[in-house]
Order: sequence, then C-alpha cells, then structure tokens
Amino acid sequence: MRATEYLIPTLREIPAEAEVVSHRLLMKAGFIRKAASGIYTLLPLGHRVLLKITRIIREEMDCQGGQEILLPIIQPAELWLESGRWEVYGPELFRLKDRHGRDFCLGPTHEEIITELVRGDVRSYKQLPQLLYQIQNKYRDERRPRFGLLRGREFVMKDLYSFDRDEDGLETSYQKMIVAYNRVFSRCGVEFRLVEADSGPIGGNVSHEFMVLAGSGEALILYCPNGDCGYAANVEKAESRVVEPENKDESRALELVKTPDKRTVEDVTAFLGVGPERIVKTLLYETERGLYAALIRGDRELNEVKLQNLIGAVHLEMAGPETVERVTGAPVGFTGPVGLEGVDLVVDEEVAFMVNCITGANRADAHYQYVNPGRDFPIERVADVRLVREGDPCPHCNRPLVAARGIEVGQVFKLGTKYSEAMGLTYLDEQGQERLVVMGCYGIGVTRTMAAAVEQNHDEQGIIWPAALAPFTVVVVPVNVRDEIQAALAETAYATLREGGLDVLLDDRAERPGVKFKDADLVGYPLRVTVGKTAGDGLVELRVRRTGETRLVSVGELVESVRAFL
RNA sequence: CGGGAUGUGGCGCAGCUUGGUCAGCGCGCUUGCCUUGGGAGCAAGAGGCCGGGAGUUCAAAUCUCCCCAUCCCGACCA
Repeated sequence: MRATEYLIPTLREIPAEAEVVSHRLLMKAGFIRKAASGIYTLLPLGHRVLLKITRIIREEMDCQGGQEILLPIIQPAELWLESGRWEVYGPELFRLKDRHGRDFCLGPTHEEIITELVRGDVRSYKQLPQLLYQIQNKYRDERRPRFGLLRGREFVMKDLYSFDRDEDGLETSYQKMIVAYNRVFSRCGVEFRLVEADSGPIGGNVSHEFMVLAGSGEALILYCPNGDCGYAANVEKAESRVVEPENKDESRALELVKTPDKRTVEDVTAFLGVGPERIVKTLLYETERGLYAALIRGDRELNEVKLQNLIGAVHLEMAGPETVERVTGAPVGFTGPVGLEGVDLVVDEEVAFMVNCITGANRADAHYQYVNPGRDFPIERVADVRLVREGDPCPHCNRPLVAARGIEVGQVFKLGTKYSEAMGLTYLDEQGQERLVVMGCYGIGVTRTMAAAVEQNHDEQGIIWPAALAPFTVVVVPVNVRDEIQAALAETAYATLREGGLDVLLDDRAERPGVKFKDADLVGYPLRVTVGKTAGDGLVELRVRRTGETRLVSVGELVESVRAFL
C-alpha cells in the first residue's frame, strides 16, 4: 500500500479521554476511533491487525480439528430463558424487542445458540466429538466500560465449543485447546501465563485463563516462583496452604469484654492490644438461598467468589445494617458466631485452627475473647473462603506465592453437562441409550489481545508491534520524494518487498522526513527502510523499530534481510 | 449502582466567577512560496446550532432548572 492512498490518521495530540497506554496509542496512531462508550471503529490499520490475529487463531483452531461457523448475534429470548441465563446475566445483557414486541438479546457469548444448533443436528455418538467455533462481535453492557479495547461493550471474540460423548472426550478436547491457545499467544508475540480460574457465570467446574502480563491488567494473579511447581491462579480462584499453629495455647474460658464503639478490626485490635490475626470477622451475606455468616481471620479478606461457589448462590450481597441488627441483635461491628442463630455458618479453614480468639458478642459495645471454634460455635462447614495474597504459601509446594497483574485474553471452561442438561442436548450411544453431551467452551478476546499486545510492546515514541501482528511488517520511507533518485529507489524497494511476499507500506507522502519518521515509530512497523543519502549507491538503511539498530543494505538483499529479522 | 469532573471548529484548550466588539488560541486542514535524515518557515484561507431543551433578561458560551453524553474514582470486611 501507499500512504497517499491509505487512511492512517495519526494525531499529534491525544484525545483527553484516553487513559491507558494501549488506548492512547491506538487512537494516536490511527488504529481505532470511538463511536460510543466502549464501542470502537477499527480503521484500516486496526483492521489489518485484527486480521493478523484472527488468521493465527483460525490456523490453530483448524489444526485441532475446529470447524468455523457463523452464529446469529441477535438471539431469541426463549433460548436464554431455557438455560436460565435470561435472569442470571442481569443488566449486562443487551436486550431488545422486535416490532412485534418479542424479546431478543445481543449475544454476549453463544452457548445457548450453539447448543440449540447441535441438539437439532447431532443425534448419534458417531457424530461426536464436534469442535465448532466462531469469530464474531459479542456484546456485554458492562457496568463500566473502560481502557479502550481492553474492556468494551462490543468486542471481537473467538469462541470454540466442544461436544463430546463423555468426560474423557472433554478432557481430550480441553487439552487440545490448551495446546492451541499456547500456540496462538506465542505466535502473537505476547508474554503470557496460564492460570487456574473461576468459571463465573459461564458455568462448569474446571477453567483456566490465559493472562498477558501487564501492569495495567485488571486481573490479579498469584503464582509460585518455583518453576518445577508451576502453580498459578487468578486471585478469584487462588488457594494457599493452611498453616496450623505449632504450639497452641491452652484454651481458656469464654469471657465477655466491653468494647465501647470498637467496630472494626482495627479499632478492636488497638483497644485490646492484640494482633488482627487473633480476631475472627463474621461477615453476614444475603443470598437467594438464605442468610450466611462467613468467618474469616481478622487480618484476612473474604473471597466472595469462593463463598458464592460454595453456597451455590446466584446473588450474593453483604447484608445491610438493618438485617445485621435484626439477625444479631446488635449494630454492625459486633457480629460474632457465638450463639448466632438463623444463619448458616461458613468457617474458613484458618479460623478452624484458631484458639482463644476474639469475636463480636452480638450485643452492642461488646466482644468475646477466648472464643474457641468447635466449643463455642459449630464448625460443621469448614471451607476455603479467604482471599489469597502475595507471600501466602503455595498450596502445592509451600513456597511464598508471588502476585502479578494480567490481562485476561483467553479462558477455557469445562462446561460439563450444564447446558446440555438445561436444554436437552443428548445423543444415543452404542447401546441405544440416550446420554447427555459433555461440553466445553474456549474463548479468546481478539480485540483485547490487540490492546494487550500494545500494553506490552511500546515505548515513548509509540507502538512496537510483534512482527506477527504488525499491520505492515516494513515501511519504506523516501527521505525526499522530490529527489528522483530516492523516489525511484524507494519504488524499487517497495516493489521488491511486495514481490517477496511481505506486507509493506510505502510512505510516499511529500512530508518532511521528521514527520514520516515520527509516524513510523508511532504506528510501530517492526522495520523501516529509509531511502536517503545513500540512494545513489543503491543502498538503503534498514532500521529495527524495537532496538533502533540500523544497517545499510542493497535493495537486492533487502527481502533476505527483512526475512532474517522475522 | 454511588461519588466526582467535563462537554466551546478534526484534536488539545482559554473565555464562564464580574451577562453586552469573545466566539478566541495552539495543533491539524486547504492554497502558494520555500524547505527535505527526526513532528521546519513565510503568506493567504476554510471550518464552530459554544452537548440538547426550557427559563431569567433589553441582551446568555457566561445565570437557573431539566435532560443527554463522556471520563475518572468507588462498590460496602462487621
């Protein structure tokens, strides 16, 4: 392509709304424009990057036996009512009505519609397994779209769905996808990590996420620094080993202590002169399945995702002050498990080991001390409901876990029979027995991957595209297009590179060289061919964007030199 | 959903407190001259329902009310 015939609207100033690096640079370098909050247009450069990514994805999906299909984006409400997600998805689901008043939604993900498809056309074990995928726009009315392409309301996603006869088949499909994803992200040139994940509203019980490591990432991950161990998990899922105290104190008799207006862990520890690890926090939660009290050590935070999964609740919310008073008979700040009735107690593993701890007394301005689990309150339901933090011992090898931020670019789920059961997706096995199809789903955020690549690959001057994703691999810049020798040699270089099968842009604009160099650095072409002073000798300068390294080469050896870099 | 802020040519902003030659600046854009190895210079231009609506007033970008949009922070740890 020629720059004079191509839309590359770079900006000198950045729109004020852009905050994160990828958003700023993609706007400034002319890859994207905003249409509405969380909704973007991809300009020619952005679209080329998208095509590069989707091509890699297609190759790897097809390599594993994936078959590409196109699914409707507008989906009838009935399917979502059938799976139960019309309610569960809540306000994040874009809903609309047709002229007859019938309900539809814009697909945020496609389990329903594909389950519907397969149940209509797959009847026999002979037709399984199937791996079907689509690369399409998806819609989620995020409560807060932000960070440009990283969290939009409309985005491009690849989703593959696997349909197997049994769990073994699912395991095979799952492993195939993990292999494929590792290849996809490696080829995209991003630094990533595979972590254990919570499956969230999609459902299922086993899930992993692919995280691009970046400080701007919204996800917090914890991983074991021991390479042989390799444990890594999203904080929502992360576990840590419970350390049982070695020499426990003798348990003492329960004692009420006055704690006037001491409501928080901080207040109570300061007042009683003890550490927060001596306190047990009692957190009251309301769910559609009733009230729950979660007990967690005073220096810990509760992991609501774990609690929600444990209870099996769809809605989980901390109880308001009125509920707390009604249930405990005391204002907020004095809740404790001793004598607490009408709620189910969930005791964190760490709490179960505690001796002589401090809890609220369920009366105003009072706490109990020397509370002992099992003796003073029941420990029937002991579970891991705490939020793991950096430094906690690895659940596998006991070393202190390390924390890092990541951008979730892919997630794989073993759905099991959640959707096939809800929607009646069955097949007949060899014995003529009707059985449920076992499903998995595997997503890649394509537009998000584009942004994540920029988050990880940029400098003060602009983007530095990994070669596999770059909109053009190389840009040819004649320093002075009015110089006939330079212009002619630039044309030759351009033609040579194109014939060599490379993606090349000729910056034939009559701009001063500084402008073209700045733009080239901003857009982030991995290589630049400068045609200038040495044009008379048939030599051009090849410059590597990432390192700034340059060398003179003849046009004849240009293709070879560029190839060598890739 | 709660809180905060902002909306003035394509982009970045000033003007608003103290209504009245305030519709202005920088960048970008167009044309011409000139220049050509890191966002040059000179000259002449084009371009704005001041987010929308309703009020107050002789007079509103400026004051009042409502609405819309956008961005940021937060979302309860007993």
